Amino acid sequence: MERDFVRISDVKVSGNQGLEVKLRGWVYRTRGSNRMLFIVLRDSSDIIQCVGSRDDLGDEVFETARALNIESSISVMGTLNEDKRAPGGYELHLKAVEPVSPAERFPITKDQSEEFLRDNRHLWLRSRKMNAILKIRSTVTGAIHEFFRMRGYYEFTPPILTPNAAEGGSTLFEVKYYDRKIYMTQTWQLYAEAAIFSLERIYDVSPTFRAEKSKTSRHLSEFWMAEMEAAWMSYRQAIEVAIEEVRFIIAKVLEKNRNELEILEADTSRLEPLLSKEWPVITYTEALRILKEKMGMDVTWGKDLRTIEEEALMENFDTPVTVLQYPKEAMAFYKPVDPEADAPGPVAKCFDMIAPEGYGEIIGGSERDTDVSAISEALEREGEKVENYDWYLDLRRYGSVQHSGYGLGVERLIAWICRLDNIKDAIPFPRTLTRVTP
RNA sequence: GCCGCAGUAGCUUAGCAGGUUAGAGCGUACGGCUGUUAACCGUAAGGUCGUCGGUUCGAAUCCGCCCUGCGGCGCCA
Repeated sequence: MERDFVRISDVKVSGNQGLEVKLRGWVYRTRGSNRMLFIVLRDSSDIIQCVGSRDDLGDEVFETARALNIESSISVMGTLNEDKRAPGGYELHLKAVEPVSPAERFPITKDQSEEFLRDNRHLWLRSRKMNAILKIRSTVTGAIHEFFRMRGYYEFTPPILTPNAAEGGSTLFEVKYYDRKIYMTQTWQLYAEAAIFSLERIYDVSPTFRAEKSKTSRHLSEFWMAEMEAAWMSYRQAIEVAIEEVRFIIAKVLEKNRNELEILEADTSRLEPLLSKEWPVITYTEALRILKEKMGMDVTWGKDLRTIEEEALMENFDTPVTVLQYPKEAMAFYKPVDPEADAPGPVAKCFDMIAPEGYGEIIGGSERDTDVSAISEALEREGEKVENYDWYLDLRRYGSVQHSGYGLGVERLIAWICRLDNIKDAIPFPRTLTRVTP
C-alpha cells in the first residue's frame, strides 16, 4: 500500500493521460463550490491541482474534503488529466480523498510581511519559495564537496569552540565553558593551517559566528563558510581555484535547479553567460584607477574599499570580479607582503571576490605569512598577545611551506544565485543581531 | 557606534493641515455558486491606534521620553 504512492513531479509529464495514481502530501490551496472542489496538493517535489465533484466523491467524502484547511496532510487517489485550465497543465480527477491529519487554521495567508514570514519560518519553510531556495542550497553545498573531492582535497572539520580570536576580538560570541569563557569560531583558518601539514589540501563547509553589529540585508550572525587551505600554493593559484569553484557551483545549479530558479524569478539568463566569460582579476591599484576614470570617485591609496566603492566598481562588470593586492596596512596579521607587486606602497598577497548585482564580497582569501617575526610584529601592532598564538607560530617553526586559502560565504553566494532581496532567506533559520527565533 | 524609516483587527493596510460610531482587503464563522487559478457574491464577529507622559474643549493624528522592529553606514563572507 505504502509503495503505491508516487511523487507529484513524476506524474506531471505527458503520456500519463487517464493513469490512476495515489499521491500524498499537504493541501496547498483550496477553492470550490458546493458541487466542485479544487485542492492544490503539495509534496516535496511539486504541486498539482486535484479536482473533485460531489457526484464522483459522494456527499460524505466531498464535505470532508471541502472542510480541509490549508496544510492538512492527505492522501488522494484519482486519474491524471492534461488540462489547460489547471495550473501547471496537469490535474488529478479525484476518486478518493483521505485526511491523514487535518490542519488547524494555517497562520500564513495571502498578505504577509517579510518579517511575519520570518517569525513563522518553521511553517514558511513549506512555501514554494523556501522549498526552492533550500533545494538550491543543497545543490550548492553538494557541489562544494564534489568540487574539492574531485581535486583530491580532504574534508577537514575544525573546532567550533575556540579559545581565542582570529580576526578582531570585538566580533566574537562568548560562551560559558564550564568555569571559563571561550568563543564561537569565526574562521577555521588557524586550525586549517595546522592541518595542511598533514593533509596538504583541505576544505570544509562549516558554521561561522560573528557578533558584528551589522543590520543589513547581507549580514548574518551565524552563517556558513566554505573554506579551503592548501600547502605549496600561492595566492594567485588560490584565486584560480576560487574562480573555478564558483563557476562549478553555478554550473551545477543550472544543471539541477532550473525549475527552482524559475519559481524564484531568478532569471537563468543572468547566470548562463557567466560560464563562457572570463572573470576579471584586477589589482586594488587598478580598481582605484577604474573608480577614478569611469566613476569619478577619488579613493586615497591605502584605504580599504568600502561598500559604495565596491558597488561603483561592479557597475563596470557583469561577472564576479577578483580584486587582489590590497594595501598591507588595512589587512589582517597573517597576510604577507607581496614584494613583486607593482603598487605605490606595500600590498598583501590577498584577494576578495565581489559578486555582481550588488551582492558584495563572496570570497576573501590570501597567502599566509610564514615569517615568525613578521607575524609577531603584526600581532603586536593589532594589540594581540603573541603568546596566545604560540601554537600557530609553531607551524612556521617545523618545516613551513608556502600556503594559501580562502573562505566563501555560502549564504551570500546563494542569495546572489537565487536573486534574493535578503540574505536571511538563504539560510533556513537566520540568526541576526535581533533575531534568534524560531 | 552612527544615520534614516516604521509600529492602527490574526495578517496586509487606509486614515494623520486635530473634530460624530477608526475604513478596507485577506483570513475566520455562516450562507450561496458546476471549472476554480491565494476565485466570486452576501451576512457576521473581530480594534486598550506600541508604551508612558504632555499640549488641547477634543489626540490614531501635534510634541517629548522610552520600547520594539526594519534598512543603511562603518566592518565583514
